Amino acid sequence: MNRHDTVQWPEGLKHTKSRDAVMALLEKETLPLTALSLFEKLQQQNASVWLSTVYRVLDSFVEKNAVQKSTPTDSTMAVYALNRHTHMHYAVCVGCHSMVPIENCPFEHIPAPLTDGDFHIVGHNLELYGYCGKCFRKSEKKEPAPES
Amino acid sequence: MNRHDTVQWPEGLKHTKSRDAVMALLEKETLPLTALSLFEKLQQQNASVWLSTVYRVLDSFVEKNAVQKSTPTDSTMAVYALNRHTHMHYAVCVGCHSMVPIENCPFEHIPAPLTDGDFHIVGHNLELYGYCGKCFRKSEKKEPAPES
DNA sequence: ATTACTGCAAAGCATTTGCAGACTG
DNA sequence: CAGTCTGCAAATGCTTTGCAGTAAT
Repeated sequence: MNRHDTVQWPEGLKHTKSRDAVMALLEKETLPLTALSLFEKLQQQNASVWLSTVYRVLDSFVEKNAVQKSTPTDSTMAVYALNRHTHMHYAVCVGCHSMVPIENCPFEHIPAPLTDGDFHIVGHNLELYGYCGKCFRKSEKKEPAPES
Repeated sequence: MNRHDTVQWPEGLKHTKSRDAVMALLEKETLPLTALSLFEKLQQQNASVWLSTVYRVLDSFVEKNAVQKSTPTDSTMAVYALNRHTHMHYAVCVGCHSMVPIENCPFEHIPAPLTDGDFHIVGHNLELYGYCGKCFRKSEKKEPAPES
């Protein structure tokens, strides 16, 4: 196992400077990142990787199911997170737009069914939304939180 | 209750031609629609509503939690569906991008917890993805489906 | 009458694409 | 060396915004 091998390098993808760098960043992060923030992190470490390349790299990972792409409800920017093959979800604060990892996911121990009717379910994306502690205390004074 | 009242017209929003028309379309549909497709449907029925207005109308509904906005993983276009306050989810086919309502949601009877740590959960967006029957049979011949 | 909403045009911005050169296996 | 990937530039297209006129309460 040479230095390039990661826990689960997507099969069939060549190692390149850009892909290795993006993968390394994703492995370090626990929260989903936008393509832009990945790009900025790369610049900070003086890796010359173009933004369009970041997108292409991420797309290739998504295609291999090594990365999960999702778009928070209140945003127009997609976020990407390493598919850790463990149950892990995030909640988005509708107040300050921060993302918070959810510890006790209510769905944790319920496996998705393999099929539903004629549809073969491969995976799921769950986005929880609500208020982080700070914003909740702020919003209590103005209006009641909407229902689910 | 006059003819304008719908089952749950978002409180505080005025009735207008555009809003009524968009709401009527959303009530008819069981699948989420893009702003563009709503716009096209409006044109077909000779309602002169601008695309930017459709966006504004949808945003106002989302803000009132009358409509749920989400962005399918494999798309860059947001889709909008009436928040029916019943448990209803959709699956996206990664093959042909079609959306299919899921009958037997594994999460159906599990209520989301009200809080998780210091985060106050208000609702959730679940996107299931996989293969519709047609695409599944097609993909079986090429490569094994990726794991969740 | 006052305030909120919409037509319309134009800008904004995340993402994609094309092509020639560079690099990986 | 063949095929894939990336630098770079430019386009694409979804979505937002500004403003003045219009409509709702």
